[in-house]
Amino acid sequence: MLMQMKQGREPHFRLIKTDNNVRIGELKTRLGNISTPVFMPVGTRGAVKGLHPDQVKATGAQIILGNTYHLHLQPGEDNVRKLGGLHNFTRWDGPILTDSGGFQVFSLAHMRKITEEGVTFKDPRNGDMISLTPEKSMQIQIDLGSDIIMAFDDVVSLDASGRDRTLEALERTHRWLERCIIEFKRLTSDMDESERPLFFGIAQGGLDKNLRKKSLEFVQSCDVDGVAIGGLSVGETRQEMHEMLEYLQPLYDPTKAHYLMGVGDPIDFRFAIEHGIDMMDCVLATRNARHGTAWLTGDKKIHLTNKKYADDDKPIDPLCDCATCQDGFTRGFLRHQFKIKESLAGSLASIHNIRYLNKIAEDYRDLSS
RNA sequence: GCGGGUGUAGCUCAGUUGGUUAGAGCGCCUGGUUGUGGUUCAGGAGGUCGUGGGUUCAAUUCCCAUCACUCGCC
Repeated sequence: MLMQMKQGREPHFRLIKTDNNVRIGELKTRLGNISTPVFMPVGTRGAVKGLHPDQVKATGAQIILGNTYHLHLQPGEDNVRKLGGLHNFTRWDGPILTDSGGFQVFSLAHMRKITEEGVTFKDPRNGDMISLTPEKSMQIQIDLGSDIIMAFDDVVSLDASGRDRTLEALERTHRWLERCIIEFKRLTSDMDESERPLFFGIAQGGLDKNLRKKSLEFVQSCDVDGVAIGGLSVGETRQEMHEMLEYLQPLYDPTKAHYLMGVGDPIDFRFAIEHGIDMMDCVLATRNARHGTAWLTGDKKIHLTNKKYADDDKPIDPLCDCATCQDGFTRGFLRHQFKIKESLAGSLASIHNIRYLNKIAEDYRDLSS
């Protein structure tokens, strides 16, 4: 036991079965076990937009995301902690994974400056200079009460403008990972193994296969509970992303959870699961839903705002078992609510889209029985 | 009854000192969105410039009449 503690953590991921390259497993967190493959709805500011936690749970969701960047800026981790931590604050009693803020600094913050120490950027609300470092990100996520803490990484755009910074960002991400681990261990040193949150490292490398391999191997050699693939779905083509997932599939450490960050179009979701990915999150389900786009059996999509649905008395998807479809809300009603900008429309469509992805994940998990 | 004002896209209005395919916002139609800048982004359709005359090479613009709406006064 002592030896094991010295060498590294107890494995928190249990692989139950493999079917071709689909992995059916279980991730053990301090708030219960998560069956994988799993889709994780995004609740950036502490709530899946427009939904009561009971509604999120009813879609089959086992875990949701929160965000270090957003919650740090508003209302601040001290405020959250005073109100009992993220779970008590948000009334979501299942596991919560927090993103580290690395991606948000990359995608949202203007006027950012990246140095070896960390990142400084302006608070978009009031122009205050904010700084985020690997250590600071760990502290915030611990203060929030996250159950799965993500490493603070340096993300690079994969459109034409950003590809020449890939190597620099990768090496910095690795150095930051080591700092994250030291700080994470310091902050959790007094916690019992069953009480401590999990920690995931993030592999980068852009579209360079050698760098990707190197990064994955480095992250997997570190003391992490799971390995995440970052830096995809950030401007590259679908084919480029799929090629990379194909390439990475045999390289993962099978004893750890594999998390593909930010991917969740149904087609990509299936592709990733069939290439060894266990966990995914994506804003598409809820963002599309709020804008009136819903997924249908067969991975098709419909725009509920289209005129042709005005007198359509069918549910979004007649084959769907989500609460929205089962409770008889028609396309015609949803179109009307979208047209008058009633937020109920986005909520009902979000329930449907989240359920759509959860159902896909469930179908893969059923391969185990 | 007298006097003033306004009639331009479905709506609210710009504009043209007379000159190619008359604009905006909203609405409407269609599409985008992949570790969420919640009211988003992009594209598109849509107008006999109230109606009828006149002047002019040319009128949505100037003139006359007329209709509608509106304000004020007897």
